[in-house]
Amino acid sequence: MTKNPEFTEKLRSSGLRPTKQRLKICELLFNRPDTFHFTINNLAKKISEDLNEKISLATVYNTVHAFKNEGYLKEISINSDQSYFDTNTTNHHHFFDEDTNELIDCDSKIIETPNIKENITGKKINSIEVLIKVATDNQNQK
Amino acid sequence: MTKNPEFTEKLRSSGLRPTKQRLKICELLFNRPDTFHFTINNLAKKISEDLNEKISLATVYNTVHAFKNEGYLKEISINSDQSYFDTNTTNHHHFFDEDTNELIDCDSKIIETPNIKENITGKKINSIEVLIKVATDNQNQK
DNA sequence: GTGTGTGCAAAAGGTTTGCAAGAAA
DNA sequence: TTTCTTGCAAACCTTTTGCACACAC
Repeated sequence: MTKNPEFTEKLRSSGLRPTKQRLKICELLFNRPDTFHFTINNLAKKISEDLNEKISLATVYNTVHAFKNEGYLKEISINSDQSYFDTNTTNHHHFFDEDTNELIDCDSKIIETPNIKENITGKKINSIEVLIKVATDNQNQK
Repeated sequence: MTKNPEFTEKLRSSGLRPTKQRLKICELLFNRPDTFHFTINNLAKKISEDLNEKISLATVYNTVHAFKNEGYLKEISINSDQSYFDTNTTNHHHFFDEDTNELIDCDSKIIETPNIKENITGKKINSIEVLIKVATDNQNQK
């Protein structure tokens, strides 16, 4: 594993100490060309597989939430038992494959963020998310 | 509480025995002019408050899931620890008030279901949901 | 009577917390 | 040495399950 000084800086600038565990999680999450969608369990598994090493679940939760609070990760609303996170923090939408429980980024060419013609009085819009649930096309799908 | 024969029929036609508990939950959920949004806990609380009576949590879960499977309720995707249900089963979208954890129906005049220009190959779209998260307008909201 | 539904308590799964030991500053 | 972080286990909360008893038919 390459020691990436960029991540040390990134953490430091957020007031987070660049610990071994956080740096490893950074490598896994951000040192990749593509977007990464994951649940905490996915990530924990990936840590032990790819890194052949174990980081305590509590630390993984800690780190993911810290990253989310810093805006490095986006949490995705899925009707499920688990939280999903996305390394793509730009404004975009998702497909959710109900067969595989997989999240798939939706290109902005495929769907435009809908226009909200009227908001609730006194409130500010924090996010607009579109979730398209898909499944195999067997006639009797829910 | 009025004994509503409509609900007896509704249950029977779905192959569900019209038990006392199911009828009471029907009254609470469907015997009202407006849409009702709730979590299982909301509902359980409402049962003990409004009906001054207790239905076992397991039965509430059972019944709500049975109603959902019959298409009498819609489950809403919110990034949260709890499942939300909606007695409005038509195609519509929601505001979610992050201050109060409250779901609010979104009139179709306010937002149109976005157009999906391209779907995932081999998959069928089961639902398209737009969720607008709002909160009090204090500058530093998340 | 037969089969389904209910209620309780226990179990399960994801997430959070408390605290002692360890690492960073 | 002071403060933050980690790791473990226990706690927590929502949801599910197993099973005996009760109810609908």
